[in-house]
Amino acid sequence: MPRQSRTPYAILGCLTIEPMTGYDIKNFLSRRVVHFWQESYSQIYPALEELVDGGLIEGEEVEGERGRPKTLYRITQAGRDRLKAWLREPAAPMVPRYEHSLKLFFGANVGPAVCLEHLGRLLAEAREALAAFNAVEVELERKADAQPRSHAPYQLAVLRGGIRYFQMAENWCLEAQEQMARLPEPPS
Amino acid sequence: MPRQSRTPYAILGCLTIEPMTGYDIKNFLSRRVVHFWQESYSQIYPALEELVDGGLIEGEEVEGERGRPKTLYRITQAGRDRLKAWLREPAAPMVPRYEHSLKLFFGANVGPAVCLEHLGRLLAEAREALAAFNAVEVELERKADAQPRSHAPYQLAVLRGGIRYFQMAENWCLEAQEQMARLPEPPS
DNA sequence: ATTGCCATGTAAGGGGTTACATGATTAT
DNA sequence: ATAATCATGTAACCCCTTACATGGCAAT
Repeated sequence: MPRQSRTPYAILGCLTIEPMTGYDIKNFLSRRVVHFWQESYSQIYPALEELVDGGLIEGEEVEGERGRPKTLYRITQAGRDRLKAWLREPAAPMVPRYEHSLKLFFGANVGPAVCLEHLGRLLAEAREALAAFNAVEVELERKADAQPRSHAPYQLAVLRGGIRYFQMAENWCLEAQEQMARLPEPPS
Repeated sequence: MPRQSRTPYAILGCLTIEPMTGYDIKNFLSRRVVHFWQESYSQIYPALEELVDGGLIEGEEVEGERGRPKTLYRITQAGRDRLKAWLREPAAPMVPRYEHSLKLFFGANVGPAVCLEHLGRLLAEAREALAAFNAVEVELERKADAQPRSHAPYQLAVLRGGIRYFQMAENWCLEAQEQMARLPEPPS
């Protein structure tokens, strides 16, 4: 039996924040949660249907801002209970698949110049992520102080993990670049 | 078209270090590379067959230490060329799926006590990993200094990334635990 | 005009996980 | 005896990604 999909739980979680459309859910994950979780429409929409069938969420047809109808989903009590049960379980260990690391690990085959390029790309990504996160942090800190029972302090903790992660990545990239720069090119 | 499997490249990479059996490859990945790459036997053995068919590796029947025969695979020139081409390509961005983070992010639904448990498990994992990595680092540093053209300096760079990662994780866990400890329990 | 955002999906198909299977040897 | 290591696989099946499809509205 393959591992259970966690898409439904990600959706249930989002809907404890506020009612959302499928589009909203994707957007929320992409904007706030990108660095640790992603879903695509082709997972979200079928999952929404199944959650409705299971009575864990309910869909309501509403008018969008531009007259077009859309389906707003909200979580039911049964959905909350199911989510809570899952949240209490230990997280499944994640199977790591860092392609960057794999390529660097075998970098002796292609030499330091290629590795420096990889590190340059990683560095740029880390800095980009940091710029985005730092803006959100201030906002979440305010909310977390004002409403300690809200989602804010939990979101803040995770966001800080992301910030730490990319700070670490930035430092490591710089250090690894220095180290690589001192290595000899292999004979072509 | 789904993403191409990277299992064959992971295997090719291993075989640039030395000839290995399928079992050796799994072992090498589990011992040295666990923190950033994993493969299972059900991926390795079929992939080995395909790589042989493609002329990228060659299998040789040899006597194991205990008389039982085993197949030792070695990479061919064509295999090296293919690997190098892949190593030069930019790494595919990885789709993050940190279940731990997802559970903490929605932690408001279950309260700080549950989150503290999650963080405790994460912390223990990080410390365990660090203990294992620190032992390897010293050994790799020696090798990297002695043989700058070997795999050692590249492996060391990646290993240090792993060490940094788990140090960061350790610090973040402690910080997050402090923060969580100050939060009110939700009404049950 | 054209780009971008809102909004919701379906189809195809490989990738990867879990479970199952086997069996000899060595160490405790 | 029993557990651990060596050694090699197969079967089933879900998960997830990629590609495709549609169309209105707003802004430049």
